[in-house]
Amino acid sequence: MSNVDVARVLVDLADLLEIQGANPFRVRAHRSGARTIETLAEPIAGLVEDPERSPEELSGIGKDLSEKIISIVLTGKLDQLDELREQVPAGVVAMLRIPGLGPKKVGVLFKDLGLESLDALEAAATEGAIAELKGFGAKTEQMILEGIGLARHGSTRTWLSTARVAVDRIVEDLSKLDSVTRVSLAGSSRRLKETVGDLDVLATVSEGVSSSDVMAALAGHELVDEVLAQGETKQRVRLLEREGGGLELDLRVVPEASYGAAMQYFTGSKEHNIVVRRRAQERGLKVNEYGVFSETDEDGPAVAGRTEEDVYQAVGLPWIPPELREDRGEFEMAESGRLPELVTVEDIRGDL
DNA sequence: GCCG
DNA sequence: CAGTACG
DNA sequence: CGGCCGCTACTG
Repeated sequence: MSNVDVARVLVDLADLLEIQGANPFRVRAHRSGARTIETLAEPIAGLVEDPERSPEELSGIGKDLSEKIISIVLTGKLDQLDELREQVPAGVVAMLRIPGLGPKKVGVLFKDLGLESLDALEAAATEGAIAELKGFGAKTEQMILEGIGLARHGSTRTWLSTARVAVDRIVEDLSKLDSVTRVSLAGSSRRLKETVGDLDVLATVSEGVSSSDVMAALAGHELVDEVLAQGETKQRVRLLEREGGGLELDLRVVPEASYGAAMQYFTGSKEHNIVVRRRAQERGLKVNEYGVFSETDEDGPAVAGRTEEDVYQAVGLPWIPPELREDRGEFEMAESGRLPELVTVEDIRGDL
């Protein structure tokens, strides 16, 4: 059992617990434990077999998860997972991959309508049976029909090189608008992950300028297929099929003064952001995508947020390069002033 | 679920 | 408002 | 025991 295998069991368990309506924090604890195992620098099996040690020494893994991990390593399985699998069919778990369907709704579809597969779900949606459920409507039903292909397809990540072709054009075109002051790439594409799940673009407008111009421009962009959601500050669109297979793009529009905070937030990763926000709490501060605020004077002016350096400084850190923002040790490195110097394009002298 |  | 989504 | 990221944003 490799670390990845053990992590996989915990993730599967988390999915099933979630559909069953378990405490969200309990679900998160399993996911977090899985992540810890997956990113561990040594084989978890060694830790289990060494009588002097135990998975419990890992932060975020307590007595319960430790016992589960030991069982997985020693027997290759987990009884609790097998039991849950009998109660919740695989098809129901697959429904979670449909955008817009979360554990609560999937639970209702399974328990109230008895749907156990994507095929059954599609049939029910086609007949209009979904729209009659409470909490569901015609729009949800439509969403399901459109997303069911994605769920059947499985993973939908796109190579960064493919995604960049489309997003670079969009960034460039939006930059030309008079109403925006800057347009930047954020999210996993800014962190230079090899593949991206979607694209994130941040635009800033001058104080008091409406976001509607930028959003209208994106909606009408030649690479955009349809607008999936749109509000005052956020818009989600689907790109045309040929540009990386129906990639989705999130546009976020914030005032200029929030640029740094918004970039920090929108660049992620999620795990990294949670640590940043927790550090803020420890210092009597609150961080959100609009700035860093004093906890005691929430309505007061932001203490930081114009630049990313601002934000990191407010939580006692130097600026951390996007490529490292994964909560995989960068905080310890930053804290001790030992952030590595990253390789840049200029370092490359040739190509074999 | 884990942590303080 | 609850659910879902975003990093 | 209580708290666990966000004065998140958008939809129905």
